Amino acid sequence: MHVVALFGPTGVGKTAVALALAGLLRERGEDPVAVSADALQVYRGLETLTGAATPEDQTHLEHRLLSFVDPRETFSAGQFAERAHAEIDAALAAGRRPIVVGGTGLYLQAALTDLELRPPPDPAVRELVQARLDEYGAEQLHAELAARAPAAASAIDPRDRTRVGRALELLEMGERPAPSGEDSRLWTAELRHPTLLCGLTMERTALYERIDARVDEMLAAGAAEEVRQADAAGASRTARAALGFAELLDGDAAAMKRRTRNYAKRQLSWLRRLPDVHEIDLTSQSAGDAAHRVAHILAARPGPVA
RNA sequence: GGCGAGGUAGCUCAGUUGGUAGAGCACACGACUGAAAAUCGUGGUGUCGCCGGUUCGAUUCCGGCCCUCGCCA
Repeated sequence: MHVVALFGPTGVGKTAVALALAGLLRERGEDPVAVSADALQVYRGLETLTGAATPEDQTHLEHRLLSFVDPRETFSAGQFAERAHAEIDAALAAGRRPIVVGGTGLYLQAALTDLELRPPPDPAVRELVQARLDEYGAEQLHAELAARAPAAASAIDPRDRTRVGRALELLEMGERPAPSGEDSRLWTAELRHPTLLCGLTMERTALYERIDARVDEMLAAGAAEEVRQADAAGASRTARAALGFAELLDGDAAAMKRRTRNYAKRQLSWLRRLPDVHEIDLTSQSAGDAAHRVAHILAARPGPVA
């Protein structure tokens, strides 16, 4: 049985398509289950801010990997990969159709492939490297990286704080930094299961309008209060990375909209590089139409039963 | 009506001792291996408000006009 993956930018209406698709699949006697591939919807208590499937949505389609992390905890792609693999494998083993729904490119990739990630960070080492980044800046540390691991350094921009820090952290842990440059063909690596990959898109102007409207809806639904509570409870660095977290603490909804639009654009970049993706444009097509389209493609290639 | 400040990129502004201009943001495109809603890269021709004068050359100096804001009438 194929895994179905629905990938698209925030605001395009992924959940609506997933729900409609689930209805169609049930008519064919299937038992679908959604597996979220989203880096922020994993947090409990930020459901409104992150636009997670609502309890009402979930009565129509079971969603896995939502709201299962305490917002005071940090979370990572590596942890996600394990959970996602377990969920997808369990669904297939039970004869259910997994619908991977997501917006986080790296998490989608982690869910569908074996990333062979480098070892997780040692908290003490990370703290040390972080302090040195603050003191000397990324470019200085990149120079050090270049001296110690030229190949890794050449694949990283000297101003890229996050990657310079991570590479140095791996060195300090006695590990080889990932030579990320030559591995960009990772998507050609085998998927863990036969997968129908659908990319949901929308004409840019329409998408941006939807995003602006959606942020207003989130505010009306209490997103600012959610953020205040998470802030007071001591949200982790990774939870605070949610779009709108800092902005809503500042009462700056316009900034949240702007950053969300920027993010949607990056997601579309990620979507375009996915191999063998079936693009479905939702600009002038309903979620129901799109779901029919997905179901149709799926029927054309039933694939081996898991 | 008088005085003052200002009119430069979609927005906020900088600048040009006269040689046709540049930042941030927006926007576009891209990268992405345990922080990824993160982090980062590349991309800037715009009647420099309008008309005229001086000049080899004016966005820059001079004059007039228009518009905006503030204060005073």
